[in-house]
Amino acid sequence: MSFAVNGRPGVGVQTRARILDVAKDLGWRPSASARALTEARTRTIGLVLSRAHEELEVDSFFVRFLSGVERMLAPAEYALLLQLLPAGGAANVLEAYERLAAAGRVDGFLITDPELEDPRFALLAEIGLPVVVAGRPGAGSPFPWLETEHDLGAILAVEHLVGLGHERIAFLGGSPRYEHVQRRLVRWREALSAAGLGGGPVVFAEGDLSAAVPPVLEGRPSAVVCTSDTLAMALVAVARARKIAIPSELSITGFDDSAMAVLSSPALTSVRVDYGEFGAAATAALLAELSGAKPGAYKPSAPVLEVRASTSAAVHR
Amino acid sequence: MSFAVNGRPGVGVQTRARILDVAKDLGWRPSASARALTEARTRTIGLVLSRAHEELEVDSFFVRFLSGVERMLAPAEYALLLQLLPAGGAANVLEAYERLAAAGRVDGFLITDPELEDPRFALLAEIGLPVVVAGRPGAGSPFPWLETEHDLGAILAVEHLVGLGHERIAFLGGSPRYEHVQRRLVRWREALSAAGLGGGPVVFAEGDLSAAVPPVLEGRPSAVVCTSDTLAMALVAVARARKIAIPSELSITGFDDSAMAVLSSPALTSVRVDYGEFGAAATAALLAELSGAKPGAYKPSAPVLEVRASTSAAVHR
DNA sequence: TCCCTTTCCTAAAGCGCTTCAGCAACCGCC
DNA sequence: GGCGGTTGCTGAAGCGCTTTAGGAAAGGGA
Repeated sequence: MSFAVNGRPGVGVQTRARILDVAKDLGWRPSASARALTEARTRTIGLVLSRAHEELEVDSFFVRFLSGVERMLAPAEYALLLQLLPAGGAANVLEAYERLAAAGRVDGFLITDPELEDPRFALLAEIGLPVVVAGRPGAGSPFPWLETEHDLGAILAVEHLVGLGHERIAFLGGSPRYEHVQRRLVRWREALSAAGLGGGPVVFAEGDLSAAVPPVLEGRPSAVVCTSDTLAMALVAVARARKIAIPSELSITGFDDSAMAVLSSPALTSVRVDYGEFGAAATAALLAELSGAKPGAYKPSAPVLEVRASTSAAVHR
Repeated sequence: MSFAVNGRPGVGVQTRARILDVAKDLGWRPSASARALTEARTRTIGLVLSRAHEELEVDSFFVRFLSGVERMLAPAEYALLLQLLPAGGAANVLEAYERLAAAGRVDGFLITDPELEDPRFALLAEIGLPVVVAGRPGAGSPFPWLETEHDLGAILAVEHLVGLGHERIAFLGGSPRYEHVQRRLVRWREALSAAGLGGGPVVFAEGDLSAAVPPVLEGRPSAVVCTSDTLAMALVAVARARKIAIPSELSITGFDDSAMAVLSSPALTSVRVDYGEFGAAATAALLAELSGAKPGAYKPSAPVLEVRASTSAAVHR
């Protein structure tokens, strides 16, 4: 019977058809629980997210990545077990992975936001379930990983600004602990050198943005590359308070091209990265891992700079 | 054995202790699959969301609700099966519920965004799994439901504006198909009457906001109550393009107090509704349903108006 | 002392599926 | 026609738990 349903060989063609017919007539559907028990796999993957909810809320990455994950999961008849945890509780996070794995609720994990010295790696290595890391893990990760080319977006932003005649281009990043912030910084620097420009002011802002953002204006840049739309909006607010006109006196680029970028006034020039595709690719890699197949290569599509009203030609003073 | 683990009577106190000890020593953890099979329940609840991802992205409801759900689920040892579907495919949505239920992957569903004439109700009633509706369902829902008092937020907004001396207060709502938009409209009207004011212009904006929002300015209101921060920001952009100063010439209130509200410049006065609490309550109700217990009453906390820079005293001309 | 009750624990069945062993039927070969 | 080899199907075991039935031990009353 299960041979017929699962399309295995050794069953006559018409016998199979007959069985499937009867099954359909009876409205029979295999029980996921029973299958999980015998097959020793649940067709479920786990995603444990531990971020402050305010952060998730403004983060276009989260929803877009998730939607990519789901897009990939659905046709494979896999389901997603999502666990959302308050930020900061590293112990809770580890326990969450541990519990899901010990109870055999998931077949594998998708990991996002890898950190340097991430304690999850050791735990998950011990657990032994397949894992795919979405993002570039620090040393000591035994798991396959993939990453977008988001950092190239920083180059796009700089080139765009250079093309507009800007010469003092600052960098406003989120927490320097984030690997992606560091990478964008590197690219920003590269692009400036390539244009024959020296590096402008570099500022990292976290926590209370109204206090952390203003320093970036110290060096009197004519343009600022921000690593998120959130930062860009905070900078717009600061500039406005100081009667600095945007974009005529100060050009600003955001990052992620979140919904806010369009809504903001002026609308933000921002880097769009296809995180949906990223989520789908990470999921595909995990599914491949689970089925023992070779994962197809992930060829991230290039980031795109959406040019809007927050950038314009530099006014040389 | 399972008697000991599940704390049932008929087991000696020390026998139980011994068993639990040994279990711990062996690192034994019950298999969720096996339990699911015998207990005929998975300790998993399903949440199927079908919204455009751009919409989810700006929607603070989504993440906050979800975090409330998780907060409730974790201590109960329940897990969340999340299915995110592209908007519009009503058939896909129904199929998703059907599949999760038929495979017995979930014990019950949480429904959000109920619509009038929602086809999910008929399907889920037939399926027979416990369901709790988060939001006020149209007629024909046989399921328990709960709702926040978000609509009182519209009253807060109007009262705030009236207190500032505004007399021509417009209403800018999202799609009129949304029940919550309609309710806020009713409250807006109530509050205006209570203040002895006639209703100002009412405009619903969906789709391309840059085209749909401007009409609200036709009636030359001195203040506009918006049903989302997204709309409020779109209105800010429109006003700015027309050189209408905010808040001196036009006061604007948002709704949801999303992360954008603070980031926007000017920062938006906005209604904060505790959607986390809402998600937790809905989940508690579903868990109660699942365990056959009486659900505790949900006493929604009152919405709060966060007053920021987008509203100020009316200038009478 | 014996029997009956209560208390505790052990053994076995069964949840709904997958899988493996085994058997019947059939083919073509010498 | 008899034989190994193949193909197609059936039956039973077992996944790891829960639950029920039933048995052993201990306690209490006559």
